[in-house]
Amino acid sequence: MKYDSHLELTEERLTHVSQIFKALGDPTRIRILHLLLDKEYSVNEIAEKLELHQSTVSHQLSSMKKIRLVKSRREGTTIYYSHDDKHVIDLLTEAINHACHN
Amino acid sequence: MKYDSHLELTEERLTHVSQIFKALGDPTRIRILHLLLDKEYSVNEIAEKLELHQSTVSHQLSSMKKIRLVKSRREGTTIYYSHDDKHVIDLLTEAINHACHN
DNA sequence: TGCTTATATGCGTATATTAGCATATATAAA
DNA sequence: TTTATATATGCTAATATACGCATATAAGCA
Repeated sequence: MKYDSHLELTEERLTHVSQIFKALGDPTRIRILHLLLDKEYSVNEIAEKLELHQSTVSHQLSSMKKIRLVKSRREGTTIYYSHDDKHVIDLLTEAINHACHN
Repeated sequence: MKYDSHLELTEERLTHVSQIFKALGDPTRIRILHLLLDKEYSVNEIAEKLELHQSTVSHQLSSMKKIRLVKSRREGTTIYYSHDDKHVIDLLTEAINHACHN
């Protein structure tokens, strides 16, 4: 895929792009998204796997859902989260990949 | 280029990746990096082009230099900055590109 | 040396962020 | 309806961040 090198950086695009990067700029959210690479997990599963408090996970999922980085699905009392923005996942995996080959 | 999908997210990598994204998660820094896509600029040139205070630009350049997103070159009293991490530039242009095709 | 220009930086302030506690809400089951 | 489980959320404290003012530093030149 080719990119236009110099697309205009409008106010709207700037806001959007910085919002995405800001969301990715936190270790807890990165760990959550990284876990969700494979498959969906419930809030409690995420909390257990990553050794985080339930409320912390819920807060972060909520903030990521607000900007559509993740989506949720209810099954009884359990809510399963999965990622919802393939492009953001690509940015994340590329960054991790790069960090791994340093 | 192919990516390993599930490289281990060590503490060190996590710190590094979140640091990069955090740096990209600010509109002012994005504008500066975006300006630097083309070519190097002095601190004052950046401040003028982006209508920012000199100290603001200097602070942000300093923070980005600390994590090697930009580098500087002195010419007399003038200091020219340019980007110093092609991969980060790629992440940024991809994100902007994506925002442009929304 | 003294003056000018360019950049860096210490400090204070306003604001944002993160996380955790306590509690609210929602669903299911008894 | 009561109870249990899963998740969400209001509030707060601790911390981090961004910015701008004032000033320091650095280089060049008269």
